[in-house]
Amino acid sequence: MLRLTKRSEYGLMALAYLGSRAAEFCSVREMAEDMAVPARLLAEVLKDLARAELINSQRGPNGGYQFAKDPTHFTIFDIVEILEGEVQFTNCAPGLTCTRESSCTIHGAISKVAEQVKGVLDGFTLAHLTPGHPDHMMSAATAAKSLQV
Amino acid sequence: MLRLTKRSEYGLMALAYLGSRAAEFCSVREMAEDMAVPARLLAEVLKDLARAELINSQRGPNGGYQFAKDPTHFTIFDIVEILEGEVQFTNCAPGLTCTRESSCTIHGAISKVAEQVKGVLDGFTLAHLTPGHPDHMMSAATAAKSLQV
DNA sequence: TTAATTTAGCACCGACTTGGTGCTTTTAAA
DNA sequence: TTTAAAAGCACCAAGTCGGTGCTAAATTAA
Ligand code: SF4
Ligand code: SF4
Repeated sequence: MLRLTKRSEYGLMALAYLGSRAAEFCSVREMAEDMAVPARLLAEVLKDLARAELINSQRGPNGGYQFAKDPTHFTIFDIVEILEGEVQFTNCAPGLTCTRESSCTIHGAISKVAEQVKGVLDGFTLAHLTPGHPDHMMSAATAAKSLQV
Repeated sequence: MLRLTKRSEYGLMALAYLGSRAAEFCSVREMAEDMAVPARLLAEVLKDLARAELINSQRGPNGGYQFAKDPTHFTIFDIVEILEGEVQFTNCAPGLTCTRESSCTIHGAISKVAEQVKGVLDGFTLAHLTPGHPDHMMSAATAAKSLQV
């Protein structure tokens, strides 16, 4: 539980993939094959990322997707929001769903938690995911870039 | 998305409630009424917390639930794990579901994120949620208007 | 022009999860 | 014995998630 969706996972993988390929246009078919993920679903995800203008799309033969100018400063938080909708740790945030916010004794702490979780997601950028980039984090043992919370 | 479930939310609220009531046994009906949450569901949650021995249960008239000795050092992470099952930020953790962990370029960063998110949840204890406790975190909105019992 | 390749849009489905309820049994106090 | 309460367990409706089908539009190559 408290799991990232496949959409986010595939999206992050795709962005890392495109980042390491720099300028070229890559088709969904090519990417899906290399990444070993379902092509149709990856396509949906890439459409969303293109709509959000993180990547450029090009139709027709030799078309595909390409990194936009420099999206490496986008954070994991941004990607998750684009692909899963607004990140709401509880139902109290926009005051809509919860009717007992005024008397809730845990609201204070909970919103602190939510804030920090968002902080974590915002502390990682695409640069951290992109192989070849100086900030890339390879498997388990990597210099800990601690967050500031 | 990336939302806490109601089970966790109700569980945390219930624990905060019990914490501020110290020694007494409180029945589900009483708690549900004061907290304005569905009684039957709250009951299910409390059962789980009792099974995990964070709270004591007592059947029969004047029975109910009560804080166990001193669970204030339990963290939000613990509660969420009890009520939602193991917290898995992605599917790679126990090596079961994911078949491409070896070639995954984002695995390093993603597991760092997961680790830090868990760290956040582990950084808050029941003490932070319990009104009256010196470590309690009040929200601006709730300052004076805590539920009276 | 025509055909092929590729993204865009959008609806849809099956499986699982979540929030919530019903009902019966057990425990314990009055 | 009656009554208040938790324990256990099954069940349901609605939503989410992973994934697919299908058609249309754009671009390139012949
Ligand atoms: S944490 Fe409190 S204020 Fe927020 S949704 Fe839950 S009950 Fe409402
Ligand atoms: S992050 Fe990589 S290793 Fe982990 S589940 Fe996703 S693809 Fe597998």
